[in-house]
Amino acid sequence: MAVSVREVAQRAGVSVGTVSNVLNRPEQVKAATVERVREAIAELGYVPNAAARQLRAGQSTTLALVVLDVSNPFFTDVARGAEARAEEAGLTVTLANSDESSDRERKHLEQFETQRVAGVLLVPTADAGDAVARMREHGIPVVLVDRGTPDATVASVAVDDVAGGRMAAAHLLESGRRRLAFVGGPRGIHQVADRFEGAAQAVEAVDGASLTRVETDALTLEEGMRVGAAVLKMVRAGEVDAVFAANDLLAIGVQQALLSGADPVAIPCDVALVGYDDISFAAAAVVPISSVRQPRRQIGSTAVDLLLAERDKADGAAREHVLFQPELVVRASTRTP
Amino acid sequence: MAVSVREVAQRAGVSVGTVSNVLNRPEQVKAATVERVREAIAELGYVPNAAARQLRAGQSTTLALVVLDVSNPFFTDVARGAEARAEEAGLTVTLANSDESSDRERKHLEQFETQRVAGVLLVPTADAGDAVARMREHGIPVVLVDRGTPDATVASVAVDDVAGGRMAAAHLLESGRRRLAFVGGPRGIHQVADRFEGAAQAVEAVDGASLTRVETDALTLEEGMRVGAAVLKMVRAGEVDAVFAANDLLAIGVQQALLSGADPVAIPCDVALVGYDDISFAAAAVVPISSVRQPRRQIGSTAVDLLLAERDKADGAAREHVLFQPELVVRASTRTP
DNA sequence: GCGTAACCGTGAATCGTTTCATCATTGTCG
DNA sequence: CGACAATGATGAAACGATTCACGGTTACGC
Repeated sequence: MAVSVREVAQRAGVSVGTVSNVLNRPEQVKAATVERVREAIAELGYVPNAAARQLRAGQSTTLALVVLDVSNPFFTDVARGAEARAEEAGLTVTLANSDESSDRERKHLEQFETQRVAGVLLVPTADAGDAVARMREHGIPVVLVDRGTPDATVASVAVDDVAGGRMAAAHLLESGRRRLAFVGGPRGIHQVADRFEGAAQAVEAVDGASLTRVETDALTLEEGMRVGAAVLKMVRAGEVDAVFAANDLLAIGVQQALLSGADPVAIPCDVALVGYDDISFAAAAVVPISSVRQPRRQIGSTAVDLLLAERDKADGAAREHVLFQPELVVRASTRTP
Repeated sequence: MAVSVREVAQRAGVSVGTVSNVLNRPEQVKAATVERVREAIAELGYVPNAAARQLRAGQSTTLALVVLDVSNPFFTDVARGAEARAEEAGLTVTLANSDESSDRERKHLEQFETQRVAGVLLVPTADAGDAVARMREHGIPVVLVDRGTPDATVASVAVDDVAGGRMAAAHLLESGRRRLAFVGGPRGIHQVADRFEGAAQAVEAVDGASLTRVETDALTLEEGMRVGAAVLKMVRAGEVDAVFAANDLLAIGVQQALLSGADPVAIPCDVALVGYDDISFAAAAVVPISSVRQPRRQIGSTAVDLLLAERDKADGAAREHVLFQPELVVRASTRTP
């Protein structure tokens, strides 16, 4: 069934070693021989067996990227950045989805460990510590993505979410808003916690400004629409004049809830709205949503860079921590009327 | 560095064969021995080497799913359905993205072939024929997804896109519209062609109804917004009173273009709008968009089922072709005022 | 014509796991 | 007590590619 080097060698009248050489260092083989072997390969439809190759090599040329949610455009963009950079280095990226469950995350990591992947790019769930330590012990390089740790033993690339939160809130405060609401959750997710923290800092610095917290169960469009109803009431009651959502999916959901009722409130007149991530849907919303932009593809490509650096690093050596600064993109949803 | 069965065997004072038996058929090994081996495994932190295992087994327990666009929620949902079903069968799914390029598609397929994957679920690009034939020749089962072929040699699971297109257009016609526009492209994509075909059939059946075609370069939000400007002019000019978009991303983009100008037209009063796929963003749009729903997860799970069936099928045996019927979900964007 | 170096090819060993024929041990029964 | 099963454990072969020390040719200069 399967064609192996042996058959190719026989057909071309050379040894298996030579076939391997043709495949891997053709410059060391006489042109005529290369030709003959190539022909045999084509005639037999030979396809190298990656498992055998990898067994010999000791590790694969695959990188794993584990994200919290494949449906979130933010992560697919990070993945694209990683893929592009990995391809340049001759590596392949496989994408896995933890769905924010540390259980699924652990399963994927174990799976990847058996595959002896060249490294793991991990957007960690709340309690990924043990799993990461284990990887490291077994000699698999790990880079944490979208999570800045002060931990010197693991490299990381992230965006300063506290700064991002501060930025978003400050922007709302500067345009005269005082009664802010933060929409996001669950609290366990550090991105959410950091963005809230930043917003809180900005609010504290301004006299008479307040920050109400509206909790969600997930960072999805649906959750945004659900809590949007509550936000709508608060706006009507005059308790809130600006909303900062922990990500764009939530922001879009909240906007729908605010606009789609029989008697909608006006954005930005009655209430301003800021999101986070700057996914393409944000710019395309009815009232285009101001958002905090993260260099998504760059996050992915940098993560791969760190991973490559990791490979030739002594065990005790300090790890690099790259922290990108986010950028506020102002759109109609916060433009002062 | 790497711990192998050999070391585990030595530590536990048994042979390598026994370690393997503990791993794969523990019921054939005395309880006390199992215990001892398990301890050794834990102490040494042994992790089986998937490459070696696979080399021996001859093929992997991984399924490949190649989609046209990972960022499209439709495909991520199909993927989830496939993953769930595959997990039940003890298989893993890896996701790859062709970005509608048959070149990237080919590369991925070659890659998967070297990996000797257990099978490939393929959402094919326009000219995937050769690549598929090649896979089949090499004994790798293939199931085409989202593409109904009359081809008896390849199994497929798809949704009746012609019926879906007919359904969408008929719905618009029934609610009194006569000047329809079809937004979609490029023509090469068969889903687009089929949906248009269905719409054309419905329009032909009604006296005085017309169908204008508005071409796009891709099925994305951005393209929708771009051509939306043209659609807006046509609506203003009274040339169009209903739009059928080839997918929801386009529909959402078109809606933004129609609503966000200084002097927006009214949906559904001035123009009705139908999309395709029923992604969650469709229901969450400002004016919730009517859409043709496909059983996404079921498509994925059925594809896996067909693949499993494929494995124990004679080469000449006929392949199954599952064709799901889509379902129209009516929302505000087409409700008669 | 000979020595040498450069160039090509060879083939056996190796990677880690599974499988399977075979051996060893224990227990059972007549 | 001996024959026979049943049960556990063994160890060598095999999977397919790569590597590397080594052997055979060729070409060249003297």
